[in-house]
Amino acid sequence: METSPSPRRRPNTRGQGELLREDIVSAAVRMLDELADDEALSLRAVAREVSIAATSVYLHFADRDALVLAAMRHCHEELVQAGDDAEAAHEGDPAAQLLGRLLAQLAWAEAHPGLYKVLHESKVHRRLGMPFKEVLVQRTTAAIQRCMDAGIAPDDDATTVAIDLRAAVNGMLSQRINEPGLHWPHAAKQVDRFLTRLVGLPPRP
Amino acid sequence: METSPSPRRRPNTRGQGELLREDIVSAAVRMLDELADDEALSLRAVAREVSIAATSVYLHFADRDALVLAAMRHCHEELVQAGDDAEAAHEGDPAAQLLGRLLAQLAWAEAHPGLYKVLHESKVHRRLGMPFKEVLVQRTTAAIQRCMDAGIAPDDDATTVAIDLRAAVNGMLSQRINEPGLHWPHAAKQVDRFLTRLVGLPPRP
DNA sequence: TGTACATCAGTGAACGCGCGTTCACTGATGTAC
DNA sequence: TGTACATCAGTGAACGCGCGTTCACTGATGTAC
Repeated sequence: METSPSPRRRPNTRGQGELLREDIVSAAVRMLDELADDEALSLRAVAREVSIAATSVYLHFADRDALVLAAMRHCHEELVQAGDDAEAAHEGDPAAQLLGRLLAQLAWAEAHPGLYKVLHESKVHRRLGMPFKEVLVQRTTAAIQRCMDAGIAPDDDATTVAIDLRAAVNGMLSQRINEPGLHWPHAAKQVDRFLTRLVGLPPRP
Repeated sequence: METSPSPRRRPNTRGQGELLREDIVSAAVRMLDELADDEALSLRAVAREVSIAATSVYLHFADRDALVLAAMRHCHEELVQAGDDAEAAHEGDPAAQLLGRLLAQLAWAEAHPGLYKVLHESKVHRRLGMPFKEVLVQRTTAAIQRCMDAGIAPDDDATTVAIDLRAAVNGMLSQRINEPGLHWPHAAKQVDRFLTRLVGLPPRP
């Protein structure tokens, strides 16, 4: 860590106080990605990163937990958006949409392994709850349901299939992130196997 | 936390110094299960739990990391043993052995969710490495290979199938542990689906 | 147009805490002569 | 049998650190009259 002299950021002009909030959240997000652990994020370190007094964080967040939650909400929105964009690119092809959604999430997770860990493996769930994450589950279930409705996947309980698929995909990401030293099979192919075997999509060429 | 007056344990008799080591490890294991996070385990808290001076931990461990590793090694051995015992109970039936091994690990994880997290999701891997964990992977792969050799599962690359299966099972455990609030499908049935769909075992009645 | 006042966007010092680790030590038990 | 000494199993005080949070404050900018 550099022990920079911290050149003190100058106050925002009147009415622009909310800009600091965004800077704090994005610093927190950046640091959480490096730390890969919500409990390791210190409010004082975030303040240092933004070059403000530690107390200034309290202008926008009630406490450390509120800051962590704001950061997680931000990440979740990014992750949902990435999936939605991928789906939009394959309008009318439910199988490609489901695959696209998964690959988008996979790419996001590989780009932000630390954030993925905090989002899925941290104790934020138990301490604070993250009900907004529900959306991600719903989107995946809906994508699977569309495959079934289109007759591309065998009819089944989409919710259960979604849970199984998410378990497998989360598990594969978790392993890659937590034990980066080992060598893992090609990610896209592994996702293909899961789609074929767990959802019942036809094998891709 | 109780702020007990800590009645100070009296020294072991001569030659029995190693007994303290075991007490320290088992206290660490207990606390790690509750904390579900290796970084949250403090050497001083462990000492308090065992009713010794903090400095006495250094009689047996070079530093905090060495203690954490010893605790993890202990857990891993328990987990392997649970799997081996389950297999031994189904000699001659490779499918039952594989299923038994998975269910044993599942039971262990549900009994010790915090330890499971530290073992699979903590940064101990990256900070210290846990090469001994290799054994667990090998055992699962071997169990799958036996199913293929016996013609119960379609011939395939056992290593890849093992990785997929482990991803799915780890993922399902991870979800249950990290988001205990949600309701998950029946665990044994979910394992059955994974065995049928990912390994290719015949569906069980 | 001038001025008192309110508001906004922050700051700085201080609090009490628990942490890992180092250091020199203590007191009981065994052992050599 | 007595005694000096070595060893074992631990202890207690102290170090410097970073943490979350509270408190009273400051200085610039706008606004009412």
